[in-house]
Order: sequence, then C-alpha cells, then structure tokens
Amino acid sequence: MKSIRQSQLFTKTRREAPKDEVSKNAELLIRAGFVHKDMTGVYSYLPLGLKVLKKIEEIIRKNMDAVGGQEMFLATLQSKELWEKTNRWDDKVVDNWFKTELKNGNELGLGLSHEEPLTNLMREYIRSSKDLPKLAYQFQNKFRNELRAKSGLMRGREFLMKDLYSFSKDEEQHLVIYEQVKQAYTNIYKEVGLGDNTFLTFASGGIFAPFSHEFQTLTDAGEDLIYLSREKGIAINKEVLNDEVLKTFNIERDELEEVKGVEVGNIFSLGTRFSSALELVYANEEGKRIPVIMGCYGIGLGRLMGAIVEVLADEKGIKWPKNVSPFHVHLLNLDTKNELINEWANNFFDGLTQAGVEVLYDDRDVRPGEKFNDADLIGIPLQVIIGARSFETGSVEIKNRLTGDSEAMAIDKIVDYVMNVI
RNA sequence: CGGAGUGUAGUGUAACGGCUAACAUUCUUGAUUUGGGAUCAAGCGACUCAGGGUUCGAAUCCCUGCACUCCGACCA
Repeated sequence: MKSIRQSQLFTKTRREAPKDEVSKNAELLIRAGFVHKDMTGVYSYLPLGLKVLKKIEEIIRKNMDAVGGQEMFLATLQSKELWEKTNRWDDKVVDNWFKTELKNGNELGLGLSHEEPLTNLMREYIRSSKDLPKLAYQFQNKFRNELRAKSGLMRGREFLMKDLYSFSKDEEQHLVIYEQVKQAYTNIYKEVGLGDNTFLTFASGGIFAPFSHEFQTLTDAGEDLIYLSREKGIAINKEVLNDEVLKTFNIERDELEEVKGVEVGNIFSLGTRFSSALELVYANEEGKRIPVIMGCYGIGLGRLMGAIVEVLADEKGIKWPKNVSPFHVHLLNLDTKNELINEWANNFFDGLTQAGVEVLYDDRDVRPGEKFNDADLIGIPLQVIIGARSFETGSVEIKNRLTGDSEAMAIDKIVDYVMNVI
C-alpha cells in the first residue's frame, strides 16, 4: 500500500472521541482511524497506524544496522527453566508475567523480555573472544501483565518493542558499544521528529552501573518526573535524584527544572547478570572461562508513536513529522463530481504515485469541509488541494499541516516540489 | 493491588421507580448543494454490560460478577 484512495480505506474518522479514552494520543489515534482498542492496554493497528509503525520501525532498523546490529526474531513462548536459572520466574520477583501452560501441565511464560532465551541461544555461537563483540536485535511483541495499563498507547499489556542486546568480551569493549548505541538512539529520536523534546536522562542503573540511560520525551502525558538543565544538557530521573548524585554532576538542585517525561527508550549495562547465570562464557587466551559482558537497549514503538502524537498534536488533530507520516501527501479533490477536475486529479494522483510519492487521495464524494477536517485530523504534513478554483487559476493549493502555511503553486511544478520536500 | 467513578443504537448524550427508551451524529434512500463536518424529507438501528433481588411496575433502587476510566502503589 504505497498510495491509496481514501474511498477504499476501510477505516473512517470519527467526530467524537470514545468515552473510554481520556489520553490525547488514544483519542486522536482512534478518532483518526489509526488504532483500535481491543481492551485495556491492548490496541490493534489499522492500516494508517501500521504505516506509521512501519516507518518508525524502519528508522530504528536502519540505526541498529548502522552500529552492527543483526536482526533476528525470537520466540514468544518462554521456558520456565531458563528463567528459574536467573531467578526471574517467581511472581514475587517479577510480578507482571503472563503465564500459561502446556496440555501436559508444564508452565510457560509469554515473553516480557528476552535476555534469558537470547543469552541461552548465544551459548551455541559465542565460544571465543574472537566471536565478540556481537549485537543482536529484534522487533517483537512483549507481554506484561501490568497492574494498571493506562494512557492509551503509553503503557500497554501487549506492545511492540525493539530490543537490542550486546555481547562483549570486556568492559572496555562494552563501553564502546554502549556509546555507539546511545548515539544511535539520539539519531532515532531526531529522525522521528522528537529530537527537540527528547533528553538523555540518568536513571537507576541496576547492579552493574551507577546509572542507566533513559531517553525521556517531555510531555505532560508522561509518567516520569525529570529534573532538567537545558543549559548544561543534564537530565536526571527523580528516582535517582539525591545530594550525592547532584554532587556527581556538579549541579545545584535549583538549576534544575522539574518536568514530566515519557520514557521512550532505555539503555542498560547488564554486566554478567545473565551470562553468569546461564553460563554464556568464552575462553580467553589462557583458556579460562570468562562470562560475557552484556547490555540491553529497548524502544517501545507504540509508546514512541503515542509520544509523537502527544507532543505535536494541536486542537485540530495529529501532526506527523514527515519521516513517520503514513503518507507523504494528502491529496484532496474537492470536486469529484466535476469530470474535468476529477480526471485532472486522478492523473495527478497517478503521476505522484509513479514518481514514488506515497499519497492518500481523498476521492470521496463528501463536502470540502469534511475533507479539510479529516485531513487535519489525520495529520499528513503536506496537503495538496485541487478544486474548481485550481481549474480557473491553473494552480493547486499546497498546505503544510505542521506550520499551517499554504501557497498556490502551478500544477506542473507540484511533483518536483513534493519530491524535494519529502 | 488499595481508592473513586462510569456502563443506555456504530459514536456521543438524555430519560422523576410509571406511555412504544428520547436527541444529535453516523448509516440507507431521495432532493438540493460543493473551498472548512451545509439544508430538507423519509427510513434503518438499543429487549439499557451479565446474573440475581426489591416492587403492581426497574435503564433508574439493592447485591454479585465483568468491562472501562481516573488517582495511588507497582513498573524486569
């Protein structure tokens, strides 16, 4: 589905938000027909929503590949034995498992994370320091039995996540990779259009590092409290803020503003927490068995999509940054009944599509006002408007949904113009 | 998991314990209209979340369950 006629799209927009949603991201994504709520914390992606999700996925994939990540796809069903070895099977330790069982009564888990199976799998392939470092990642649904799912796409029970894992021979090698991934993450948020609102944030680091790094996008819809100095470029999650930490960063409490953020990514040093427990080891020069140093790096795609909506939407609807917009252009034909204009618009649609532009073509037989409102709600950044007026002047209107600017442009210049800005 | 609240056509709302559950929108048909959800006409569409109870009579009161929202706790 590169381009599509809106009359063929099975989804429809809604005038009103569903009463069972309060969060802005869910209201708008449902009204505009991007997602469907199946139950609390569980959303299905409709054609428009999937287009956005795939764009986000591709941006992440590109950046993961760039740091040497190798994509794979792990199983969802998880073996209890593996998780018992790392002491994470017991509900008292990890309380958000979805567990099920085989017909024979043996327990299984639905993957809430994939450290265990991947670490176990890597035992077959990592034997020597020459096999290191390695980076493996996947896009997969995670299942977490949250006590309280909420905020639309922001915290679900089933959600698509990119998880990357790094395997290094020592701390030095690990830190190089960690920094590279950190940079890749920064690129990702910039590319999806959240660069200005997303800050690298120090958060609790677990056992093996004083801090982990979160990427926090500032929005009131966020769950986390962040202490931020825009000047010094320092952001600290409230969960780790204390006098000692302030001293570490050489900063005073009153230099920091308190803001709300949503965690759109988290990168962790895992040390040998999993490699020791599951015996993922390699032989060093002396033939000694050394546990592999690991890191894990996650991004929730649905949450990222929700964050984009939260941050950028206005009272009319969604505003997609061009890199994640479901289509490049929303073509509005205001006079579908007028044969000449209709033919013109149809040709124009074909021309754009053949030039490689992804077009949502509103060819529906509805009034102009409805088309304008729907286009603003759906939020494709570039609207191209054709109507009787264009026929008289030989020009069409190009409107930028993000800035609200609009200009008339000669029709034979449009394709070039569009190719230039997308 | 603790607390608060809400369940009524596809959607959003209304209805004192009492007529055939109403209105808007969507949808269907027709007319008119076409640069910001226009107008008119005629229709379709709900045994009021489920199960019990109180009552001559329950969408309305009570109980249980389920679902959903919010606050809190939790968040490998």
